[in-house]
Amino acid sequence: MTHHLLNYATRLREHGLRLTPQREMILDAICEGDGHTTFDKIYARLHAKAPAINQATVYRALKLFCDLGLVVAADLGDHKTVYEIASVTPHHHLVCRACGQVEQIDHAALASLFAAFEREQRFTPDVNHLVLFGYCRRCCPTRKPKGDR
Amino acid sequence: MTHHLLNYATRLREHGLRLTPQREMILDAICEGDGHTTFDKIYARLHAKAPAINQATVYRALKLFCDLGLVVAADLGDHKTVYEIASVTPHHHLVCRACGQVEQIDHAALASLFAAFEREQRFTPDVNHLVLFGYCRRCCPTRKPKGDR
DNA sequence: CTACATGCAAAGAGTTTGCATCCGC
DNA sequence: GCGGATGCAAACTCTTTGCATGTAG
Repeated sequence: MTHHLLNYATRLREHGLRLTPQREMILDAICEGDGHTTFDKIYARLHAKAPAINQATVYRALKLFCDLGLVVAADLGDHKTVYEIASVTPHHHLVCRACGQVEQIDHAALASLFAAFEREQRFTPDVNHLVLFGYCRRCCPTRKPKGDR
Repeated sequence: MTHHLLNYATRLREHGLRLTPQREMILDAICEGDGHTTFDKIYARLHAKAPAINQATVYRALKLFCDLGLVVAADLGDHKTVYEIASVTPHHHLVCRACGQVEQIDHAALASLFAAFEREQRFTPDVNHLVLFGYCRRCCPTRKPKGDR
C-alpha cells in the first residue's frame, strides 16, 4: 500500500499540475495505518508534522487525486468518506454498523454476483469500491451462530 | 407502499410517543412518488400543504421513525439519504453513478451471496437496505453490449 | 517568470439543539 | 394537566470558495 512519488509526480505533470511537499505528505498520510483513511485522520497526521497545513489544501488535494484516479474515495455512509491509494487489486469493504470496523474483501468474492447483475439486471456494479453494511462476527445481533439459516 | 396510520399510532404510543398531524403528513410524504424519498422532497411536499412546518420537525421525525424501525434510511452517497416506509418485502438499491437513477432489486437476488458471506466472512450484511453503486443499462460506460437498446 | 498551489478567512450547505410555546392523550 | 412535540433561531459540522501570497518547474 505504498505510493511511488516519482509516478505521482509524473502523473500530475501530465496534467500541468505539480507535486508539492503538501501533496506528498497527503499521499503519505493516506498510506499510513490500514490503508483506508478518513479526512480527519489524514488531517491530524499532517497537522502533527506540519502545523501550518490547511484543511482547504487537504480537501483540494483529495479531490484532485480522486479526479486523476490516483486515490479512491468510498462513502461509508453517515458522512464518513474513506480514501485510499488506488490499487491494482480491486477490493470492497464490509462495514459493521455496530462497531464501525471495516473489513476488506477481495473482488473475487463478488465477481459471480456482479456477473449475475449484468446478466439479469443489466446493471454494472462498481468494481472499484463497493461498500456493504452489516454486522461483523463479533457484533452480529439478531442471528445466533448456531444452526441458523 | 401505503402506511397504516392506526398501526403507527400504536407503535408510537407503545414508546410513550404521539402521532401528531405533522408526523402523519411526514409519513404521507415519504409514501408519495416511487417510495424512496429524499429529505428535500419530503420537506417540499409538506411545505406545500402546511407552510408552517419546520425542517427541524422533519429531521426529528425522520430520526425518530428510523430509530423505531418504522422508516428505513439508506445513504446513497454524496449526502443523499433516501427514506422509505419499512416494508415487509426487503429489497435493495442499485444507484447509477452517471445518471443518478435508482433501481430496486428484490432481496432474493442477493440471498445466496449473503449466505456465502455469512459462511465465509462471518459477516452478516444488512438485509434491509443495501446500496450498490455502478452504472445502469443506459449509462454503462466501459462495456458495449452491442445489441443494447 | 508564470501559472499553479497554499493559507487564511469567510461563506455555504446540511443538520442539530436550546428554549418557549403548544397540544395529544 | 402533564410530558412530549413544534417552531424558531442560533449553533454546529463539514466542505467549498475568493483572494493575496508563495513556490514548483
